[in-house]
Amino acid sequence: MDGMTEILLPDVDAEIPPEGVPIGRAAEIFGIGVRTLRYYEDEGLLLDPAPRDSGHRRRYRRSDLTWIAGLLMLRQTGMPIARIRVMAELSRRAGTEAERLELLERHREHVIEEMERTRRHLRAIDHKIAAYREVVAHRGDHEDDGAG
Amino acid sequence: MDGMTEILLPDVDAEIPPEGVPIGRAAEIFGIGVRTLRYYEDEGLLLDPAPRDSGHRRRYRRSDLTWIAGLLMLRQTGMPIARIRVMAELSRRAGTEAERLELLERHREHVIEEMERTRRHLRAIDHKIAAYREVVAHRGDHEDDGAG
DNA sequence: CTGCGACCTCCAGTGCGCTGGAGGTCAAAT
DNA sequence: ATTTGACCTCCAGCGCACTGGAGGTCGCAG
Repeated sequence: MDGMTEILLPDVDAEIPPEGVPIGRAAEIFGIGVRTLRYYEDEGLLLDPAPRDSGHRRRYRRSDLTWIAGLLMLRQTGMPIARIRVMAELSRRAGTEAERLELLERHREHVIEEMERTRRHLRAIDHKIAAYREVVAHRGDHEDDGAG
Repeated sequence: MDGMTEILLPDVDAEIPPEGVPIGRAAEIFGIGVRTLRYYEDEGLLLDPAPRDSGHRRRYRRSDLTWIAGLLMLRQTGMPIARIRVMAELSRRAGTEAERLELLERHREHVIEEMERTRRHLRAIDHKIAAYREVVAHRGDHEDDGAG
């Protein structure tokens, strides 16, 4: 949601040793803050608290990162924390696949609706831009209405 | 941003008498709360405070509603209040068309980027859904990874 | 002429998603 | 041996966009 975040695990894959990466590196991979990662853990969005090394520092292994990539995808398509927590809770128990599926399908519908609305708005914005380009090119022909 | 809001002025057009509509009707037209409308006014997002009738109740005329439709479009595509305020301030002064245009163009780029990211995420979500449908259909074949 | 509902102002509170600061541990680098 | 920097926990604070409540006015219906 900040414009710079992209989720690409395959690319980064090789750089993840089997003993895992520290939180700073994980944050860097996802383009988010370390505090956000800890926050997600506190909020129960991970399947389990991230595993720790000798001096209880977090070490994220590939499976942890994969899960986080998934939750960020939900997050960045607008799913609220609370619902992601529900997803995590379901994912801890076997036999909840149908519920998880339904949650995802609902979310999918929501995202599509949002995207369609955005597309419509974008077209209107394009019209406004075109109108302004007119005005700016040979200035002072007509007045346009509506915000913008 | 609540899923139910749609902006359609043309449709509703006929029902707006020249003396304007009260805030409740305006809120209904846009599918937002009356408080939100007052809030936008307080925050300086309108060109001017909405004109009042005899007993200083707000009466929104067509031009007021058109502006609000525009600002809601910006809002619903994620433009923050502060930037919409800037747009409103510019729109009060003539000769600021170039700045308004630039603001809109920047916003357009931002919206497009967001939409492209969403589209990518959506595709991933679709894959997840497909995987879950498999599992749910003939249950217990394989485990999928990633949140969801 | 009394009630009712929609409206008014002013100011405080809420929900969400982080984000910051204090105070401390640990492992490697000088 | 000390310093540095990334990490830790705990708890408080922040920014944004509303949202709610108190206390009051207005105009019409009964």
